Amino acid sequence: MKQSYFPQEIEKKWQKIWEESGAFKTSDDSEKPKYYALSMFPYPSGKLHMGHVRNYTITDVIARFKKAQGYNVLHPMGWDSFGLPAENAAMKHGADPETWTDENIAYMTKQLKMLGLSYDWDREVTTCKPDYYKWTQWLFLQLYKKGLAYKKEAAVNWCENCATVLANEQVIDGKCWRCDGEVEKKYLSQWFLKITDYADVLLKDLDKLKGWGDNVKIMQENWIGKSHGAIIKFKVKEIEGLEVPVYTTRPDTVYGITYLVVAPEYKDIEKLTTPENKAKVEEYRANARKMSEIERLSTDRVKTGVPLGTHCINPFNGEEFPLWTADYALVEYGTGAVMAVPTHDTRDFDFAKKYNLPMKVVIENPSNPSDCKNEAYTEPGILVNSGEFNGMKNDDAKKAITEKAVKEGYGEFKTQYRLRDWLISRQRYWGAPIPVVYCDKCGIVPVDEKDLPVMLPKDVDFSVVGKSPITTSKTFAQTTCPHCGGPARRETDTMDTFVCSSWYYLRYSDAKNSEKPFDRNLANKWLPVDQYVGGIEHAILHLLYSRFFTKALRDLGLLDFDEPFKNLLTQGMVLKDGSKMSKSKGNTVDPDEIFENYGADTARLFILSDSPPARDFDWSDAGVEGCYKFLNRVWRLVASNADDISLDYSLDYPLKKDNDDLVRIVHMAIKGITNDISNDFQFNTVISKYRELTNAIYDWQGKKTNPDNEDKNVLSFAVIALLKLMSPVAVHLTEEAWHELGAKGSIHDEAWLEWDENLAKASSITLVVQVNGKVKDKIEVDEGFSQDELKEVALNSPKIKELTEGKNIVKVIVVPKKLVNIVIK
RNA sequence: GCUCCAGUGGCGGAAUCGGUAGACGCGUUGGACUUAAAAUCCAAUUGGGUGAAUAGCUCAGUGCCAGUUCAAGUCUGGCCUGGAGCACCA
Repeated sequence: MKQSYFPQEIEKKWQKIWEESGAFKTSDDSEKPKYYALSMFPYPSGKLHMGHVRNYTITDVIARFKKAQGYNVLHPMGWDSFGLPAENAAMKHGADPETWTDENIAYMTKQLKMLGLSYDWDREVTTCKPDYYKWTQWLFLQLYKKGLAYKKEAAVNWCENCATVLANEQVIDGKCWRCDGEVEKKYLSQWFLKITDYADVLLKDLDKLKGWGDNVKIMQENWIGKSHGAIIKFKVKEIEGLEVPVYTTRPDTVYGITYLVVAPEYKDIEKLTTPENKAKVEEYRANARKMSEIERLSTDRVKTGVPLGTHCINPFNGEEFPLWTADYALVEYGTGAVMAVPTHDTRDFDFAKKYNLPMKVVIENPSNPSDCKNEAYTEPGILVNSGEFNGMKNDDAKKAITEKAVKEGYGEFKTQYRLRDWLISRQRYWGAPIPVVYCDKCGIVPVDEKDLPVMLPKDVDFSVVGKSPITTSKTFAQTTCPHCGGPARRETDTMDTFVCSSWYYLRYSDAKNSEKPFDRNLANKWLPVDQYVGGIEHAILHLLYSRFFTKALRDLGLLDFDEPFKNLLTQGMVLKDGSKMSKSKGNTVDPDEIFENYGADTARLFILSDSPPARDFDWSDAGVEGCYKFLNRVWRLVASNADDISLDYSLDYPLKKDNDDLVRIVHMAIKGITNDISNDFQFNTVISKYRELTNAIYDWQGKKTNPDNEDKNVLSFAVIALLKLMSPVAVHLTEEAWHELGAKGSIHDEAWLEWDENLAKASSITLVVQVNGKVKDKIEVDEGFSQDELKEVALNSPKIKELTEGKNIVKVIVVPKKLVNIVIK
């Protein structure tokens, strides 16, 4: 065995052998229990970055660990390969997005293989290929038939830079999630998926997801944004038969209404405007339209509005109050109209102050029944100035007042969600075409399933600006109606890429099926994903959409389960010098360089070593160096002792004291490492335990000048255990060493080691003796000592005797096998 | 503003149940080997006090202030700082 470690040589050699022997193929038929380990698949942007390396290494180690524990593991990989960057690259370089994408996939595949990841490449899924997007389209049609996909004219988010619309989830701080460009509102007819039908179950089922972090669940909960309240309808005084309904979560404050606000886009706003106010209202509305999302949504902005001139009547007390329009009312939420109670709502308060609108206190602060001159009182209290409800607690009044409104016919209980339907139309080329046609006679007609896929056209001009390249095709749009056979027009919008990624995890279960998206039995067998690993940035987008898809497909009868991901690990970012690695900051580290200089095993070891997976990881060159040195140290340990190590060692008890100690250290390492992986995948402590074990073997060995047979057996036991424990991480080094020691099969087919509970502890224990809670002495004691014996040992220690001399011993607390605390006065 | 998370040496971090704070590593310092270097190995490394001492002893110490307890990094209450998400959602 070579005395030096040459990772580049070893790694290439084994990658080739594993590939040729099909070492990582997964069989659908196995007696073993299944385990599905999945990383979020990447967008093929060109090259792997360290975030990918971290993500895939984590999942790979999990997959290998579970395989060693006796599971039949599914660990696939694929490409989320539709999307705008390919199209932008095409515009820039004149290449076809497909060519650009294929090249990137080829390069990144090579890199993934260099990392030594245990993927079953036979199940590779690529969303931009017709054999995949055919089924994306098919699934769209199923949703359409069920009424879960529909087209409507709506105010949508438009990114001028990307020349396309965006889903609500893709607008971050009023800007485009991808290009950071400002987002404006446009009125367009677009395709939506009815995710709001599932709002309640998406919220409720978060409780089922015991294996998800609370942070992600809370983010989804907030995004869905369920609230309970009431709809109350107000008659308009000036216009017979016209009502303005409002949604409120504070029906207890209805007696305090002093005005009512509708959004500038409110549907009846023109009817509600008197001729005298028309000019001003028109001007205000035009301004609101022009304003960008960011300006409009800024909470620091002073609220503005104009009166419409008409009035509403409060059905509870007959009071009249004016109608205004103001852009702090949102047309998309609730009814688009708000009842204003300045005394008990901070926004209404600001507005009323500015425009000198009246205020009326209806909830009294029990601890300070002062007025509401300086700020709104929004805490619980007792109703006043509220007719028959005076004296009631406001929480009770919510229900009582709504009940009155229901009984008298001008109100109802209402649950409201913040979640809006998912806008999936994109005015771009590089996506799955939405499979519908428009016929003058028949209207919207879905494409026949037998005619799928609707293929992307090739005759397009990517240099066009301001419209989708797909519209430049001479052949694509023109078609015939599947219904009447007459001339018809194809939909030229493509689907949001998040539609493609909402079901890819199902396709892996049956990646080559050409008859359907997946076989129901195979999907039911492999899913849900046992461990999903990916970035927190998908907490809402991808993870919410995928949950919705799974539930919808379950309701379509395609699946028997309704949550796709049983356990979710959201890994932290990879930082360098305290900030996120990015090209613009120039602090990126190229994985290729690391592979070349240190090998993949070093990269894998290091990326897992310093931080727990969920936390951010700070990349340091010195840290890489340290891991490389450690692997060298392990290699030398094996190489320099190769002659003394035998694969068929046997341990004959009783062992010499120092040998017994080392055997115990190994058992403790097996136990500790197994528990650390099982318990939230704490790989950083796993790796520190590799080092401890290695150090212990070196220490032990340093004392052996003339090893006898027993020593050699113990050494074999320890070194082989170290290799097996390290095999999920240092996949190449351990395999090479394993074979150098004479093994025939792969170390990756070996079963995970078991530990003996009796041996996984030191032969004696150190008793800590405290006086008044402070450590004063440590005494080696026999493990079997009773509590009384421990107490006696502690009290008889010379040090303790000295300290307790002449003092009154109030109490002695004995923690078995650990500690004695003596309380003195 | 609301919601959530996190604060431990020079640094990354460790510490199942409340029970030896600082595992393991990085860095730093000193030493061994070497003509020299690299590599490797050994030792020290929370701060203060006392001390010739790298011996011993001693005090303080896990963001701050209280509390519960024989015992608090860990539990409770209140604050401070940093990060993330949502943000005029009525």
